[in-house]
Amino acid sequence: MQVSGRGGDGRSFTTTARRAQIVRAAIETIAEVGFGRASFARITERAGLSSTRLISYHFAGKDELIEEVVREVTSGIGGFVSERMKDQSSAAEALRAYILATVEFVGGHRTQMKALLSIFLSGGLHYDSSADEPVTSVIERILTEGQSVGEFRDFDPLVMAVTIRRAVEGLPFLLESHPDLDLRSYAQELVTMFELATRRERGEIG
Amino acid sequence: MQVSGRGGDGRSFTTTARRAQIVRAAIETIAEVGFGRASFARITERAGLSSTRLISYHFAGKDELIEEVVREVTSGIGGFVSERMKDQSSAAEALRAYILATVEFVGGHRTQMKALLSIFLSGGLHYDSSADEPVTSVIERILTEGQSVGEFRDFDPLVMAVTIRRAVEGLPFLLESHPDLDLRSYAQELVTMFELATRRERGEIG
Amino acid sequence: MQVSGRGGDGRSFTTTARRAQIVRAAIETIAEVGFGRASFARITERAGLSSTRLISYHFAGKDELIEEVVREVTSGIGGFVSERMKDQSSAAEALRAYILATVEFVGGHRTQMKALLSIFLSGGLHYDSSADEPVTSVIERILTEGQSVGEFRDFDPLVMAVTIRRAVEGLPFLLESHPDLDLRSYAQELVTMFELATRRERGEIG
Amino acid sequence: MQVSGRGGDGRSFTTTARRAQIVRAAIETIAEVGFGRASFARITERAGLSSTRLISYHFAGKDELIEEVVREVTSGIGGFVSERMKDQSSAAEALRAYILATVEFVGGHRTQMKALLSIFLSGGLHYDSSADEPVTSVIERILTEGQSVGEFRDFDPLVMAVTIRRAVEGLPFLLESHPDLDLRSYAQELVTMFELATRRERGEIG
DNA sequence: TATGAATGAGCTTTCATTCAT
DNA sequence: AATGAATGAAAGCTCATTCAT
Repeated sequence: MQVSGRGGDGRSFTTTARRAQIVRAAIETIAEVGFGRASFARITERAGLSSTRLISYHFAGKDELIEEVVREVTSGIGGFVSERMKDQSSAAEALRAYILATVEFVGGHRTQMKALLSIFLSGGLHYDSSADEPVTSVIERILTEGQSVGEFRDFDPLVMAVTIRRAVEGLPFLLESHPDLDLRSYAQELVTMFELATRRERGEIG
Repeated sequence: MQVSGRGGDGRSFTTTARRAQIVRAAIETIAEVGFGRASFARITERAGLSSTRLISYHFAGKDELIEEVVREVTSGIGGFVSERMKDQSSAAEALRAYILATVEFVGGHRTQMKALLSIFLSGGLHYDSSADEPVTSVIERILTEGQSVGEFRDFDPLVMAVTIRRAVEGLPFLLESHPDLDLRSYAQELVTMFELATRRERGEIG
Repeated sequence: MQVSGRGGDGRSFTTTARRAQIVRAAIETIAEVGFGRASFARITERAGLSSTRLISYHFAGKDELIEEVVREVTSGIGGFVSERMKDQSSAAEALRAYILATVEFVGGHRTQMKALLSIFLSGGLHYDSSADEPVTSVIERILTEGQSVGEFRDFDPLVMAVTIRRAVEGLPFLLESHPDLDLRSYAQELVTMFELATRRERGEIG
Repeated sequence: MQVSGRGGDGRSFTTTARRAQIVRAAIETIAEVGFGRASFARITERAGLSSTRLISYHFAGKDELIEEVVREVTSGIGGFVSERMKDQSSAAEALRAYILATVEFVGGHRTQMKALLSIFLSGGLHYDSSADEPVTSVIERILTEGQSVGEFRDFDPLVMAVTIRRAVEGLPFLLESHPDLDLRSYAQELVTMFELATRRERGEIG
């Protein structure tokens, strides 16, 4: 029997904590200086580690670290948003919940979101879309369903989904140039905007 | 007296051509491998130059080269779009013209747009917003004007402008995952979407 | 009193087995990737150990591990060959037995021999000749004796011994480029070759 | 027109000289500490360069440097030996010339030969045999020809060729343990040895 | 106008080893 | 007997830039 405890992934608590610490420092560093300048040295410095060697010890390579960063952030937002979307009684309400939840999360996790965007847009992850598509797909599914039950007008779900996603995820950059932006009203603006853009028009034949 | 001629900026034609060649190669390189991996070496290789020395010779540093890239792309799109927007008789038509023109330009200059986005979102340019804001401001001005003359409903012009801009400029990445996307219908989708999102609602008091 | 048993060297059976396992993995690794690339990490991987720490635990350092590898291989071949050489009634027969036995052993232990050669020729062992000379000396002694009793012609025993040894030990590399080589006929070729090269010539005065 | 002169390979004289200097230092370093420990740092130190960067500048990578080292040494010995072998009137004389010439060259270029052997036996070169085989082939061809004209007895040319080659090329290591070895007599021993081993036996039917 | 040559700083990764259970 | 965690040093390589024509 082992002295130190293990989690379900076979990692010791110490290792898990260390990895989390490094991932956290990596996220902050990437958000601050950009993916391209986020070296092991800078991450080490921010995390207060003894040497970059510690990162190499806990992660197979830079790729694994970055993947972990992406996983951390996406799972965070994914869990939060999907929790808010369940139990919605209509597509319109689901869409509204999606927008409100995402803006809330993004607003509360600006650093994480900046890091995520920096990684994707720097080509830091071998963009296989496998990590990107699922999110868009969720919105697409709502939109398609809303159309089939007559809630939404006839539009291209892909285009609408991508537009919504962009509006919501670009928030960290907007906050950069407008730090005083009121998140609540920002979210409400988006909700209204996309309700108008998606709803079946009056007089339209469902 | 110099043998070779000079342009208005005091540069010889040879120098101007060389700079243009390098800028072009830089754009292609950034679009392909991302800003973070677009080193002088890779740009040199693509441009077929003898050594990276030539870049250092013609540009004060990497910053100047990147600024030139940004200037090149933004002036291109700016000229094209503003040409299409003048002589529009209403804010709604101006917005429509903006969207159609931008999508058309972006669709025809995917490489340039990808490069531009990669630069901005990698923090490659010391984001002073000075190069970013103007574009958004143009849209904002149209939106504000549309509101003041009663064409548009009451929304936050900044939020709307940013959303429009994102929808339109993210196109190169969407094309990456959906190469068969029909640009014409994509533009039309956006036009409809934002017409619905901006127009004064029936029964609303102007 | 200890629960686990001890061998004559004061090591427990478990330790002995572990050391043997590590030595085996080291031999295979060296043979495959060459001495220069045979790191603790690679040996660990091949042995299926939990970490490189286990090697450090069982061996004082890399040097001790390599010495053990050399000892393992040389004692193996030494025992096999000397067993075959005893009870030979003449120097010529002893030489013949040496060649046949060595080729047989080398052919059956290609991995071990490749590892051994890689170590020696990479300067992996602080070449004090102490491990090298004995083998050559055995051959030299046979040759000298053969000369003194008139079986062999007059040649330099050192040169002949070195040549024989090289012919026989380079076999693993030859097998690499000629995997179909027939070992029996290879050995016979060498036997004939060195019989002709060593025997007293007809008409020569003994 | 260029100011600095060029050789036929398109390299400037300065570059050619630098590359040669680095190759020379690499050879010496490898011979002294072994391929596995011959780092850029050590080569730099021996060559008296300002930094390891200079090696990276002149060679695409370590592989290219090593290839150059191998090329340098093999072309040296190849040219010397083939010069000595031409105009030999019989296979026996050609073989004799080969042995004498090779021993002479090896004896006079011990450092180079040690380096070469260390590289090959460390697996430093992706052993495609393409650099190895040609040399052996030359000997094989002589042997085969000697057999076909009845000079040599019936043996396996491959086995004989490999044995000869090993005897001759292992010399640097023998010199290590026996620095006083007389090269002339060493060469003569080999010549005699392989004459006896190859010649058609008296009474044998040609 | 262009170039060859050189360079210091920084990068990620691998090395054998050690500390503390 | 074994292990988890950590580590300093060194590795090869790439970066933008500079010196000197």
